[in-house]
Amino acid sequence: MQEERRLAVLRAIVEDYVATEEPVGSKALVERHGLNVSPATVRNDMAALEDEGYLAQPHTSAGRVPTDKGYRLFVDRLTTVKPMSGAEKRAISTFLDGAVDLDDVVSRSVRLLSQLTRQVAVVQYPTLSRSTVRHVELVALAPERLLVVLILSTGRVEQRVLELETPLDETALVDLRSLLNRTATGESISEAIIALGALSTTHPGPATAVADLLVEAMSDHRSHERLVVGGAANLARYGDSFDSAVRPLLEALEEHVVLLRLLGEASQSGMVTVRIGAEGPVQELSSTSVVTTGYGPDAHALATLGIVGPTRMDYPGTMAAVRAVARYLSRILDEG
Amino acid sequence: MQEERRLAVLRAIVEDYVATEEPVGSKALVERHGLNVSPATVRNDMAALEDEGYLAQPHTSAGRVPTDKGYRLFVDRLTTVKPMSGAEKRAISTFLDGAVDLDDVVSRSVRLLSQLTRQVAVVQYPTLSRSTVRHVELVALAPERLLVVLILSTGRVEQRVLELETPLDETALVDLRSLLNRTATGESISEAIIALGALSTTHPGPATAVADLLVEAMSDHRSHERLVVGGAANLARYGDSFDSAVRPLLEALEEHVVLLRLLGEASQSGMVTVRIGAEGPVQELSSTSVVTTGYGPDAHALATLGIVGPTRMDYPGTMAAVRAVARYLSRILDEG
DNA sequence: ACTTGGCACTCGCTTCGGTGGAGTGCCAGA
DNA sequence: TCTGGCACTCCACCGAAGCGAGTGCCAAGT
Repeated sequence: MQEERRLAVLRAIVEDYVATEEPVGSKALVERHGLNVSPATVRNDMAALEDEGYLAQPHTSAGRVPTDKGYRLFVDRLTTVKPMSGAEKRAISTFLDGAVDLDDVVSRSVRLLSQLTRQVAVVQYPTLSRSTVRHVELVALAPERLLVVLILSTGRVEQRVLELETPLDETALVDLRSLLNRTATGESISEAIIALGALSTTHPGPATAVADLLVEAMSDHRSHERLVVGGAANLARYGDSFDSAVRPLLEALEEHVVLLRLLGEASQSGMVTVRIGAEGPVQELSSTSVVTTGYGPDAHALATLGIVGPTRMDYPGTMAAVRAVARYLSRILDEG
Repeated sequence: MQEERRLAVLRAIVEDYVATEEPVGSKALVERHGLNVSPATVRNDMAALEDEGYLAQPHTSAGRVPTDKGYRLFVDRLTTVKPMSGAEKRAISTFLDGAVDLDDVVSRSVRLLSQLTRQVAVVQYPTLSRSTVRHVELVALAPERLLVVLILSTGRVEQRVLELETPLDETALVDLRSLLNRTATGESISEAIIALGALSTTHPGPATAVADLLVEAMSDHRSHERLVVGGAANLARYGDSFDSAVRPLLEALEEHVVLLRLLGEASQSGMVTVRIGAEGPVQELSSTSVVTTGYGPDAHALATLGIVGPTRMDYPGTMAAVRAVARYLSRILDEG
């Protein structure tokens, strides 16, 4: 069937272009890939693919280059997920198993991912919303200054300092601590927010102040989710198209709000999402693609992780790496 | 005196080169600056300065460019520290006064500094060594799992989880907490390390385990000092000399160990240190300069902050900005 | 002892025309 | 529907030429 061969041609063009970074012509194509047809035939197919918007010519009489639409078709229909090699798998697990705490796990993941893909990696800290409250601790820094420490099941610790209007003696502190823990410990974040909010009517005074602070800390940090970025040195490989591509990307990498929008909602754990060029939400980044996936201890995604790179990238390899890292990361969080 | 004019010529060349990024010639020099001499005179001076190693020619019959040695002389003898304008001062203080906690203060400082200098900014978290132990808190996560929280006077909180060999009941926990606080609270980090170490002989069992963990946390995090980097987007302005300059810099920015070496020891608070080109400890960064200063609540520097940029930079402006930010930051830490 | 104007010279940067070659589109034949 | 052939297009590369900014040096002036 011709349709089938056309797709093969598209796939070959994408692969060659990604490898060589140069527009690919009909002759080189039939040589490098085992297409059993003549260059002329390929030319016809290429013309057709161009009409349909999958390819583009930089100039008349130059080779063809995939368009965003072409890449899209490629990842949707032409990509066979290639599993990581045994050696790679082993490398991943030994690299990640050495981690000592949550921060370490995340920072190792970022480094690993950026090295595997040779791309800029982004890992979001596990979201709070799915986690539960493990403990609330109060420490009197001074008679009227209270340190409030919130410990969550993911191992995250949030801390705030509260200025009290009236001093709190030791027994009152013990009572308050116990009240708060009875109210919040073991509850999910959202339940805890509700339960703590209710305290303001039943227990006026300092309890309300502390509860409000805890609520604020929980809701605040749900949106202010933390990210870690790594592998920016890989941007140096862009070489050409510099001010147009790298600068906005570097800016986006520092604006965590933008990055969060870029990562998008965590897709289901296990599914890898690819957003190509202008499909993304950030205009300036129309020549970059984003490959993400959700990860987390259970089937529901806790957070997102992924990479950002040029639209011209090795999608199969990148997708495999992203998926593999997410998988190992999930497993480690599960054990921890 | 000719000597005096020569320095004026050097200063003029540095200023022009920084502004234009192009080798500067004799004619343009006398025009732009009010030197009351002829181009020929300037040429003689330039030749002399070149003999002494302060200037260099990219090619025969091109303008002159300052060498590292030239910049050094410029910074040491020709820079008049220009104070920030009133508007700038106000901008700095309003920007930093909005901070809510230590993390926020640091991240705002980084952003501010990178915007003021249009350079990559690096801010080190206040070092632990000068801080004292404010409180040690123990939380039983499970009968045999203990969360150890260490609260320091700077507001930093370190947390570790300890697996116990034998379960610890509630009263033992209370005793242990009180013992540890009697031992460590109020002491400086180094004193606390000694005092806690002594516990292992007087109080065997769980107390020793916890004390060891605390000691480890303290010494560990003294070297593993945290850094925040910002303004990497400014690297996009490098334009030329890309792979040679930006790539190693991006790499260094992710290797916090390298960055710490780059910042060097905190100089005395108030003194701005400038390291030009190859004077720095990192070979790959021989075409970048580092401008740093110490900051901290008292006269002794607590930590270092600064910027990294091309040797061709506006030293007076950069130094003024670094100093101003350090100063405001110190004041804020003092109040907090 | 410096400074200055003049002058010849150097050399990088730009422009321009020419050429080679990869690649295309199309057509006629299998 | 595929293939070989052919004319055409146009980018990338090359070398020559001209321009111009800048230099070094020298002889004269202050």
